[in-house]
Amino acid sequence: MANIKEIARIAGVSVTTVSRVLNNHPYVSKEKRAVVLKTIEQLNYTRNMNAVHLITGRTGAVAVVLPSINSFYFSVVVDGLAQAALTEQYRLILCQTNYVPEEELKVLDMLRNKEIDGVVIVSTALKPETIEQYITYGPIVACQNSGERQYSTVYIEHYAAFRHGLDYLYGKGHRRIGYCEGRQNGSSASIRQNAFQNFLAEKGLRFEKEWMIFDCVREEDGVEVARKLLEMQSRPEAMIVSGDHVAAGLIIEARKQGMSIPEELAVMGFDNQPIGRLLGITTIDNQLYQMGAAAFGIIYGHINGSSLPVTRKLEYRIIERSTV
Amino acid sequence: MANIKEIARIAGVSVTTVSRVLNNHPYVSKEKRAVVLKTIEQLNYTRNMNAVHLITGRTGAVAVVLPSINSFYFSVVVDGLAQAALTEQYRLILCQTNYVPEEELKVLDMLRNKEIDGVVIVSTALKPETIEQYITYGPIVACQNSGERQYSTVYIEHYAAFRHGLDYLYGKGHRRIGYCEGRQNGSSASIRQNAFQNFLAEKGLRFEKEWMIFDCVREEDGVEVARKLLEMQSRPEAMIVSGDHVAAGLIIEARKQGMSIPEELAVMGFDNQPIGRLLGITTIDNQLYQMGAAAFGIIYGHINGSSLPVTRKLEYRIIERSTV
DNA sequence: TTGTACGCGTTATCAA
DNA sequence: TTGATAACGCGTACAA
Repeated sequence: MANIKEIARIAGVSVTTVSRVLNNHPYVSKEKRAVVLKTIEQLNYTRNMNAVHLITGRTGAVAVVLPSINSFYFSVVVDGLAQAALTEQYRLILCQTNYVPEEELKVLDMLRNKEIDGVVIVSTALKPETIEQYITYGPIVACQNSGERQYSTVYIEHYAAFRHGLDYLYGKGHRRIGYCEGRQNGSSASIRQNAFQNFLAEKGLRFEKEWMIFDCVREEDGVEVARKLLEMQSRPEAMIVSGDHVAAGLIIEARKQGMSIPEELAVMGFDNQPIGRLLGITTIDNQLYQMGAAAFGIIYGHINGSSLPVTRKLEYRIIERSTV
Repeated sequence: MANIKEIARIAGVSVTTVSRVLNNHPYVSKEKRAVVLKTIEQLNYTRNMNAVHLITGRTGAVAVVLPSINSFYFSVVVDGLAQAALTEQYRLILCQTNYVPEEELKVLDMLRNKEIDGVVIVSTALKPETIEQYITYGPIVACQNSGERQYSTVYIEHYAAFRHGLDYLYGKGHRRIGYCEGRQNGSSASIRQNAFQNFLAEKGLRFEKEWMIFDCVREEDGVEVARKLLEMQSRPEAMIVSGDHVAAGLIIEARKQGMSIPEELAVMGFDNQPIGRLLGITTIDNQLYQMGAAAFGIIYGHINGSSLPVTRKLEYRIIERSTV
């Protein structure tokens, strides 16, 4: 493959001039620019970007850390990231880590290696302190609220959103309320548990351990929840379910078993998924696409000089449909 | 940041020795290796990978071209790609192009630029001839069957799979069969239309244009199909629907309108999606995860020397549930 | 087993 | 407006 030196030689100019043409610098005469462009065309030349990356210290790429792309939640966030990256001509390196800390650290090491200009952590098994150690190597944005940190965050207010849902159910007259959580050791799980218990305390409602169900990740887990509920001596009359897809499993199985929804059991989902639209599930929209887009915007800002950590809270809103 | 030269100086060895240690080459004495490693540790040194990429001519990255990650189909394929890439320590650059040809060409240009070692095209708006022009710059794998090409392909036999579904419905006694297609100008649309018409001809069935419905992409499009069917004078008794999520829309709306499934209308989906499991939709599993994994395997093979184009057909199978 | 010196392809610097 | 040359940081042929 031809290189810049050869172009310069054949065009009869210096490599500097060729470089200037390539980078649209001023101070190149029309004539020389034309000759250089013609030569580039003739030799079918393109830059070796690795050399550019080496000398400039930039790569035009950002890494995204997430456990698995194959879920509604993450694919929407990445969609937002990808669209924003596309408009800024940036590359997105997808790092599916399955929550393996070693793999996540490898991604952060890419920052040290200069392979990427920044890292967006959508979800992680790493502790904030660990992440914080890497900010000297480049910008990091996390999609989780982890208190006051040296790196930027863009996040959903899980506490407030969940509490909002609980209050909504309460406002509808429900007093026997339970909920389904995703991964029990997920970062937002304890926040929601907190919100739940504070809610019960404030309203003077009794805490039923049985009505708090963990590790509901897939549709089938929702089905399982429906069966559990049916077997309970004392049943909740309303459930908040993390993820409309899990809520869908719950609703479909509950109805199959003859339960009427929302009369016998009100169900409120999360995420505003297509399946929720289809089944008319009342849900809390938490702006996942915007989260991705915002995360990219912030990291892009950092790459281009703004150094102060940003903390961005996202809006949420209840979408009223027919399961509450 | 420290570089290899400084490590060499401080450790009292040559840069070659440091490089050998970094790359786990033999012919380094235990003592020197120890000193080098200690120095690396002390100075908190890591390689600048851009320099490595420049000198080796390799980047350890592969680009993935697809229109949008936010769909079941693509996120499963990418999941397969990502898992395979992870085990081989390869990076995946996600190029969401929205089917914009210019963006797709930019990705192929990354191959010329030496930014990546290969390209996996999951879905594209480009013509095979256009893609073929880029094979001189590096390995390309496409997830579409485009006849005899100079690049590798891994694909689902759309014709056979669709025909299999039609025959299955025929075997169940259905004679009035229609189908829903995704994007009408998608690459597989014409293949399926072909299969459909050949099927009708062979079985001596009449072709009803109304029973062939295009551009069914989202759940809501399935809902729309249900309404259309109900308004028809002459209605099909069985439908094959591209994508279980669209089938779900169709089924839910049809039942809402009082139609009984499968008695009045048999529905067969595609893709074996979670929503299909949930609703008990009979479907054709087309091994999307395996497609991604296989695509990575092939491109990885090409990167490591195997130059002959590979053509891999994927299996498919009907999963019998309760909507046929 | 070790080290010297060159090359990878580009941009930055500085002088003209 | 142009160009010579240094610099980016690393791997590796070749010599020792």
